[in-house]
Amino acid sequence: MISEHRRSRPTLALVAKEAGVSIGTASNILSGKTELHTPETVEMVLSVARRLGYRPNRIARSLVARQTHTIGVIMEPAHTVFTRNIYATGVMDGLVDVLGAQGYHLKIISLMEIDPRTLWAQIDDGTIDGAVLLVPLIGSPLLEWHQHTPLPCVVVGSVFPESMGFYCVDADSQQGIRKVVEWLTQQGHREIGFLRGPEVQTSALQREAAFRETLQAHGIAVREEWILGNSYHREGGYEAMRALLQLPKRPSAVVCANDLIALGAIEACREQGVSVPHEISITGFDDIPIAGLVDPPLTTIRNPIHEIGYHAGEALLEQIRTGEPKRGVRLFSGELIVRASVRRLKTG
Amino acid sequence: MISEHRRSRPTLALVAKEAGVSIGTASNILSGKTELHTPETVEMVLSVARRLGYRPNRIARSLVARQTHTIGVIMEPAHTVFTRNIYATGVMDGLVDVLGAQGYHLKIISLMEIDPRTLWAQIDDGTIDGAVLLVPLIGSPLLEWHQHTPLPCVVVGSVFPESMGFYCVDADSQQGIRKVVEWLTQQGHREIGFLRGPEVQTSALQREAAFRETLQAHGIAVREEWILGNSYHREGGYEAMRALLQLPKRPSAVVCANDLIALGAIEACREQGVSVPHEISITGFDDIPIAGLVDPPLTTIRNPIHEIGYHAGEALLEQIRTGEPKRGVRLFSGELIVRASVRRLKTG
DNA sequence: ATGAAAGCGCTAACAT
DNA sequence: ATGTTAGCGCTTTCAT
Repeated sequence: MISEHRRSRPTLALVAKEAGVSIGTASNILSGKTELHTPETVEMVLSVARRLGYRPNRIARSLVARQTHTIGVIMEPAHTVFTRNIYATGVMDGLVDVLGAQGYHLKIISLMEIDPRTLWAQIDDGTIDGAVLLVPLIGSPLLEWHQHTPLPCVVVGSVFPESMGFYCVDADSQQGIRKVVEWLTQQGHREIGFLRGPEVQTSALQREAAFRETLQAHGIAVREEWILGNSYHREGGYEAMRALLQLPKRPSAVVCANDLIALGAIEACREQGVSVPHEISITGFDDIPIAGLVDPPLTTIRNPIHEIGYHAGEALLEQIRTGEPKRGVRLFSGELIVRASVRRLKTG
Repeated sequence: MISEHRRSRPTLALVAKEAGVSIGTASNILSGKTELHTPETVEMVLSVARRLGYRPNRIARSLVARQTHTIGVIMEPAHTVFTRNIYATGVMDGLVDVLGAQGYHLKIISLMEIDPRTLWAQIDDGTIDGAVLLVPLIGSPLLEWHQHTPLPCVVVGSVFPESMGFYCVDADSQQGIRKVVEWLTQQGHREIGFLRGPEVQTSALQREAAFRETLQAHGIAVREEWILGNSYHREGGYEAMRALLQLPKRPSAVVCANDLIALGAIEACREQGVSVPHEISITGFDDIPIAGLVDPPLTTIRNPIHEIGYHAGEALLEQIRTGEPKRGVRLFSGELIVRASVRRLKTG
């Protein structure tokens, strides 16, 4: 016997030998090209493979095929935490749904530190066929993607100018904020403040811009001192609201760039003895699971996050299949969820 | 020129050629074994690699090294949904933290349908060095792991008898339930019901068993009609509580197998006009983010989920490194979080 | 219908 | 110190 049976998994060569056929024949049959061979050979090879518990080595297959059937999900250091990132988990769900159905797997590439020297070697190392950039931040080295790797990619949760060459999928911040603001005006509010998200997130910038535009479109003056905050977290909302409440003149309603901010804002109000929505109305954005359960339940925008992830996955697969890069923006509109955190003002 | 410059990524051979050294030399230098060569050669190779934008192909490397630096996270079909699975996301966070720091990546293997014929080929295909079985269910084909693959693995979120050969990491259900029940008895409760989780989850079984044991240990009779339910979801808790409230004689307190059940139970009470905790006390388990925000805030057990994931990752890496399979059980105890959903009964 | 052989990009053992 | 070579397990021509 020339090669000793090692304790390792059976290889194609072993199966071929045991079945008394060549490696090429075994390969064909085991990868489904059974029509090339006689039924007897097919049956023979298949049964030997079964008996030996043969499982094809995808690594070897990938080396020659130059594709891995794996998609990378790239997260910036700040986003690493799934637990606190409902957006990320929702998108992941959508991705798993499409990609899983198509035989693709997900690889989580969570950048611990973003060192431009090793970054691209980490990402484009031959182990993924494409990537989803999960909420890349403004100024991130990830945005130099196309200069460093030809790998197909899709941006989710951030929206960049088309000139950067990405295909971006996200919730429609502008439309969402417009819906919220218009609802407030319909409820008689004309003194409206805004609690911002972090300036490194495109969505935060877009939400603020949409807020300003909508006010102006309705002939309402934007009061700069009522626009504050710079975080998507609860603590940020809390701090911003505290600052707002110090002001000599308060708005009658406050639009928050997301639900967590709104939660923090409500907390600040409670602490200061300011009743929501009696003395001040508050709105959120995202409709996270808690939104309907807090006191008062939050009026907010519900975004189709799962659908966003699903569509991003489809778009990525399309690029991988066709080899054609795709660019542009695809926005998904959300739905206004009216709850009790906004009070109807008596007009006149 | 013999081989044409293809538009593909530079390979080691190209770098070697351009640098005027052999492929072996280039390999050594680019994988850090610089001490084997003269500083000039090293510098030469490194600079060529940089100029060409060379990135090593991990697939090729993995083929020869037989290791991929990737860990599979295996989820049963039912668990696929991250959004609804706070446990899973928490564990993932812990895993990402350890594994990322050690240069390992995570591959999500979300079993769409669990077909025993293709299952092992899907999992043990050479693309992962080990696996985390995320809350495998009782009766799952995954439990035949050791008969089908030699891959190191760790079970998280379920606890199986040691005879099955797994290393299991989870929250200590028994201790947690005991703490809750003892807290209730300290508050004067002696008529206590239990809302169960699904019977396919080991944790659900263990929580129920712990409930029964603790009651008995305190000389309290277990009333079977007060033990009902079979789901970890809110709807399950709602239904079970509705059924419980129909009973002619109600307990003064109800222990729920997790927080979602408790939330559903509170909802059912509210609907039936039964005040919590005034007429009936309710406890949860897990301390999910909403737990402290609902009305009334939930008395519950907070488990160190992140730590569980972290430890599971460490244990897996250890097995991969040493090659020694590990078995046994590692339980992490939770902390009783006292909030307002339990009322102190007047004794006597 | 089947077999032989080249090679995917890399590492490691062995020569020189 | 550097070069040469034999694989890793598979797919894919190209002969036969």
